[in-house]
Amino acid sequence: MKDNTPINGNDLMALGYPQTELLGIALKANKKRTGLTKVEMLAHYKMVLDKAEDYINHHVFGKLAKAIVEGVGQREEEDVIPLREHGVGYSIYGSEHIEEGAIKQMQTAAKLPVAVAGALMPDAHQGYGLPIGGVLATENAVIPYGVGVDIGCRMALSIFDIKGVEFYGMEGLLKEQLVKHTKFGAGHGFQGQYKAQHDILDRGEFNLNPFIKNLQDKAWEQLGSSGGGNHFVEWGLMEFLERDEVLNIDKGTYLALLTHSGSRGMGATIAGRYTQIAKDICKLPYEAKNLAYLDLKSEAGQEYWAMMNLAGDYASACHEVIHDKLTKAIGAEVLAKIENHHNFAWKEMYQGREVIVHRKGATPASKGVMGIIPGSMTAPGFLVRGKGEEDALNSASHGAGRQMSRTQAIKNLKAEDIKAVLADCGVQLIGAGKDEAPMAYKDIHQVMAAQGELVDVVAMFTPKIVRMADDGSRED
DNA sequence: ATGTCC
Repeated sequence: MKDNTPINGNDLMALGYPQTELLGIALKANKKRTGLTKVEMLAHYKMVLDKAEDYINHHVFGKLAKAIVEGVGQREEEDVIPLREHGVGYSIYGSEHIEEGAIKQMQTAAKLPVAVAGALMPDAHQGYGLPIGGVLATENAVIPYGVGVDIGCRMALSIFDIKGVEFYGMEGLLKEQLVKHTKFGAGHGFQGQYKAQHDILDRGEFNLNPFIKNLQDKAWEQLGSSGGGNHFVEWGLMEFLERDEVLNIDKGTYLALLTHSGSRGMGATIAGRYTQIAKDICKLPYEAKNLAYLDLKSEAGQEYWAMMNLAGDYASACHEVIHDKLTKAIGAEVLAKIENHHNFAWKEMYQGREVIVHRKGATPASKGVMGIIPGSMTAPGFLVRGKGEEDALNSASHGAGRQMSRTQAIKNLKAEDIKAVLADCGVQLIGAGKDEAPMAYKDIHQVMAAQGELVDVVAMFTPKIVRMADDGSRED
């Protein structure tokens, strides 16, 4: 009988494997396991630890054995920057909605020697380094994975001078133009005459070094594209229950365009390079290694800061291109435009001193600052105004947050059930995988209720025509 | 999130 009983980190630690990167290498050996039971595997693991030399050429354990012989994961104590015994304080909003893994990651982040304060938003879930929905203020240090892989991932909303009732006569045009002017999928961009122009491509930061210079062409190609995963471009109806003086918009329902995407391949490449540089310089204990940080005064820190800002502005430019194309295509006037990053780091004041506030999947919500918190492809999104809650480091959630992991959703959800929900909500969907189904997300109303102290709702957005990247299995 | 491990 084939025994597929999984082996996890705890099993290996019980055998004496240290909680260092050696544990990760050891777990990889389990992926090559063929026809061996868990008991047999564990017996091998024990012997590899005791006599690694004998396993150097083994087809399953060779890599692990080599790592042990080379002393990987037995780093000299003095190389490692210790975490503080007691972390700085952090507030949690809607803890009943938050998975334990995210809270553990926040606890680790709070123990960083550079940590000043933190906060966890109600849509938080486990990420790489800092949890998604995590906010962390640090002193003179930037954590590339505290910003995230998709630097400058953001929302942009255009509200048009078109009344909601007119939407139903425009559906054909809206859908056609949405398909015509947007581009989705990993690696995808525009070619030839379809490439967009924007001042961002002339920015001096592209001349900082050869690394960033090499990303300029890709940035041009992908300018105005949306990428994959949970990114979208959608038409919907924006409902103001009362007149908003600041926006100068009367009570009523308006056609609106909402977009969610980031800095595409360019930002991901910057994030990857600078987190690696940070890890080489800033060696932290195993559980904190993805929180490696750069001193802002160091050369690498200044390079990252400049490139992060460039990637943020590039992400903004991508939204601008999409909104400009579609606004022109439908010949509408824009009454108001609102936008915000939700994966970024800012220099802000906290209790009288300057700190670096990392928001990784969190909406800036300083007093009076507007932001957009999307729901799902069928659930409403909200235009909000920050209340400036210092305990939340002036932040709010960046969405509903997942209720099902991507794999769970793909495995358990049925295409006809998703279709039924879309039909019920009157939403037309172009693209998207099952992992983006409405049921894969938490109830946005509960998430909003959990952050009533952080933001006021200004208006509500109801999605009507949604485009996302095609399902991975259907991708060309 | 990203052409999914340089």
